Amino acid sequence: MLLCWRRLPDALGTEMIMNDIVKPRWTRRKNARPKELLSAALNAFVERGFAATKLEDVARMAGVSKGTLYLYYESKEELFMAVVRETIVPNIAQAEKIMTEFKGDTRDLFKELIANWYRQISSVDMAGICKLMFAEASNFPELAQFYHAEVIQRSESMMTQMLERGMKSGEFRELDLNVMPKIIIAPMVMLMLWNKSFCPFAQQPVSEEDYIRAYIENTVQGLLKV
Amino acid sequence: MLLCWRRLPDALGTEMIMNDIVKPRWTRRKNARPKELLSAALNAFVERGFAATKLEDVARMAGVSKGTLYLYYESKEELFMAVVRETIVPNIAQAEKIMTEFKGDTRDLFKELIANWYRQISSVDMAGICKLMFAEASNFPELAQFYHAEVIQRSESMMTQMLERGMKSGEFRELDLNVMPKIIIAPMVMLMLWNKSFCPFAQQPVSEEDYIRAYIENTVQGLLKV
Amino acid sequence: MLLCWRRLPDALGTEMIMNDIVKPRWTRRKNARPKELLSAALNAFVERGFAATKLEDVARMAGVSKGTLYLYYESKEELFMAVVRETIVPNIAQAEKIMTEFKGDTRDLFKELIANWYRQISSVDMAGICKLMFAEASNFPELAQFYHAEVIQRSESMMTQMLERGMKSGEFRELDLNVMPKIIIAPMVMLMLWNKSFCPFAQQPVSEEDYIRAYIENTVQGLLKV
Amino acid sequence: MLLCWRRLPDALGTEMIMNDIVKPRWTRRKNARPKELLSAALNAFVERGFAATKLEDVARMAGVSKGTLYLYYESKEELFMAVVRETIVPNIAQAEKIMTEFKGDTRDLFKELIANWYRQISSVDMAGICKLMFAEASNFPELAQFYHAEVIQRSESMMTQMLERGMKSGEFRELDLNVMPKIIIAPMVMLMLWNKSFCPFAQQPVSEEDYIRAYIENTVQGLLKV
DNA sequence: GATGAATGAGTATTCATTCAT
DNA sequence: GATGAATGAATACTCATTCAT
Repeated sequence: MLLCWRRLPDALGTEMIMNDIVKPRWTRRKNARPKELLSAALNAFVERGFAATKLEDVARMAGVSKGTLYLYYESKEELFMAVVRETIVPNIAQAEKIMTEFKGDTRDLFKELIANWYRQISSVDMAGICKLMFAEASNFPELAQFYHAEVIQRSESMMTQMLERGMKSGEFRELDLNVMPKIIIAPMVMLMLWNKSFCPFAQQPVSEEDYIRAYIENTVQGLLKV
Repeated sequence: MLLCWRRLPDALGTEMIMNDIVKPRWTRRKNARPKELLSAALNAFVERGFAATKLEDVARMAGVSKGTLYLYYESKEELFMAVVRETIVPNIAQAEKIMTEFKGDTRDLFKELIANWYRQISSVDMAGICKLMFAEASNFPELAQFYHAEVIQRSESMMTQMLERGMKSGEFRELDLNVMPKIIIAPMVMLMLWNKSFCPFAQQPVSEEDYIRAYIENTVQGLLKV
Repeated sequence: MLLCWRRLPDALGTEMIMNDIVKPRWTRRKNARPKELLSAALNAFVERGFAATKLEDVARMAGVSKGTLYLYYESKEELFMAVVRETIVPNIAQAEKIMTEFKGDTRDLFKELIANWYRQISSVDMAGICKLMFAEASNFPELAQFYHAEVIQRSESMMTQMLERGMKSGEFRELDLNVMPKIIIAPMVMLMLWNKSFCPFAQQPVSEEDYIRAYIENTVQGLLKV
Repeated sequence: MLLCWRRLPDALGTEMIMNDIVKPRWTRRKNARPKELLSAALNAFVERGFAATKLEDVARMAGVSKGTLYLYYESKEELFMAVVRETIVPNIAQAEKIMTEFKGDTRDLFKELIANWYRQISSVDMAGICKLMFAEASNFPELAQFYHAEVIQRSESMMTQMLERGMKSGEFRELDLNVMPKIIIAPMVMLMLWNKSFCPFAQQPVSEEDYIRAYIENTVQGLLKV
């Protein structure tokens, strides 16, 4: 004896019966969920900052309910940390590989590194994470430590290697390796921050391509032995 | 028999009597207090961000009670805006003066501008404001607009003038003036942000003097006509 | 093509078709399961109280999933009520039988009743139920009513009969039958509560046997005609 | 220049102008508050148990807002602990004094102790605390420890002394001092619990006076040397 | 003016309950 | 039948803001 209260999707292609009541209120997505949540959370955190972000909004953006967030992350802090940790780590490694394997002029290596970085930035939202970490470093010391070690330091040491290579080969002049990596990366970091902060308030948009081209040109000339 | 709700400032003798919608957007009472309040607030906001800052802490840091803050600023937002507006505005003008009055090589003008800027940064906490604005731009669009117009744009246009001067005089090579000002300033902005964010997490501190020296050297070489 | 919402048990062959308000108040499916569920629930409720008990924990303790609980009980309240109702009811009847059938001195009847009770307490967790009901009486008035009628009142009336028997036979002195049953049972109830509450916090454990022996001795002497 | 928005109470006796708007929305009661809050909380906790009590209800019962509770107690747990700790401690000491200073028959001492206890119970809500602790002991082990040491143990050791006194003087028979104190107190504890639990569900109310009289009579006869 | 006790709207978090699998 | 992912109402707690003192 059966009591029918809703139509089941059947084996036939006639599944579209009742266009709006058919789709279930939710579906099970145990594997896909974390990625969706992290993505929504990243956007929210980047847009508003940690404290100003409401988990309810994150949930809505991810298309789930508040409670679902807590099935995957124990707290707002956990979620935030996951956002930072999961988004960035893999991306540095690839650049390091280029660094060690590159053959040719160092100035070309530099161009390659920047080009690669730019590609990476665009694929995942490293710019967002970057802005976030600058803003929240003092509120999440542990995370700042992690980010500093895993991203900043590794990026800088890559730049250091690149500069050393150029000095050794005689392409580059004598450089202060304590500060030059930071100085050289700065315009790229600023580009990321800019896009996440003041970009909407500028009258005329900045062409990223022009920016990077000019940046490379100027930096390279600055580094070369005269 | 009467409870005074708020006394309007009537510096002009023209008392503005408005029976119910009295709230003037910007009211301040005294002169000594606000400076302490703004200073405490700036520190707190820079350290934690807008949303994570508790007014109680600001009050304690300023050595007053919570209620007192409200005698001077109508809300947390007002306070935040006051912090930003009052701290920075005066400082750009001076640099603009140097720009227009300088005689000599443009490369020396550049050095002078940076040196002057560095002095300014140190005197008031421009670095703090800067970090704050990058973090909160999207939460305070109005303020971001203001900051963009009053600080970023003026700084950049100064740089633009400087670069134009150098190009005109034949010192500098052909430069893309849409992007070069941003690129050139970037390392200085990063220095400010760095000091307010990751500085505590770096093993070895960066010497600001070395940083600036190397920055100027590299940038100038990058700009010069070869 | 049809989704079955709930199959009604039709042990009688008479399928009760009710189109929308199908929910029968008390539904249970199987026989083995509920005992494990009730046992787990009892332990959890006794340990933590009703409100502080999480159904997830009950489920885990019973070795089933959260959802399974709902196949057997409609709600946490239902489960709680089932725990109370199913655990105790059978146990009083037996004592009543002893009461009516006993031959010999009333003091010996008393000893027998207590001994029997003690055995019963130990076999099922009557002590737990007892603690639970004292704690939750005001949150579950209906259940408290039930417990009062089915357990307390029946226990007391048994004691009343016992005392009357003793008075009638001349063994016991004149006793106030409104209060003496409560007074006499009190130490046994306290023993149960003690074991479920403060027992773990006592330095030296109390010997139940000594306790009961002394209790019987003292009570009997208190009751006897001098 | 003044902007009036509400009438101030003036120095005259004409304060009753505007019967309902005049009274302030709240008044400052820094010293009285804790007592009011504890009292409201005690009632709520006793009525419903810890977990089922909503702080909002406690606040309403105390005539304050939710937030006010947190000005005085850091959390629900803190509040609960304060309720237990502050209500009971003082009351045992007085009984101990009676114990040591009493002259006369031990049976009279016993009556005096019980009478005194009964008075104490009634003045503060020791019965409520007692019920609460039996229910929540396992959820608040620390507090249970405290209660056990400060109330239960002290009460029992008082009874032990009393019994020893009676045995030494030859009034009482040989008694097992490990268990008799618990047994003797049981009916009084049960009386407290009863009043807080099943009392409302009994058809005929129990006269506390009759209960205590019968209890004393029966207990004394049970203790005496025959 | 100043104070800080009191407020209550706003949020993070929990958990009984539902329902897709 | 079972499962446990998903839900969302319910609640502890916070903190900007008000206002009696």
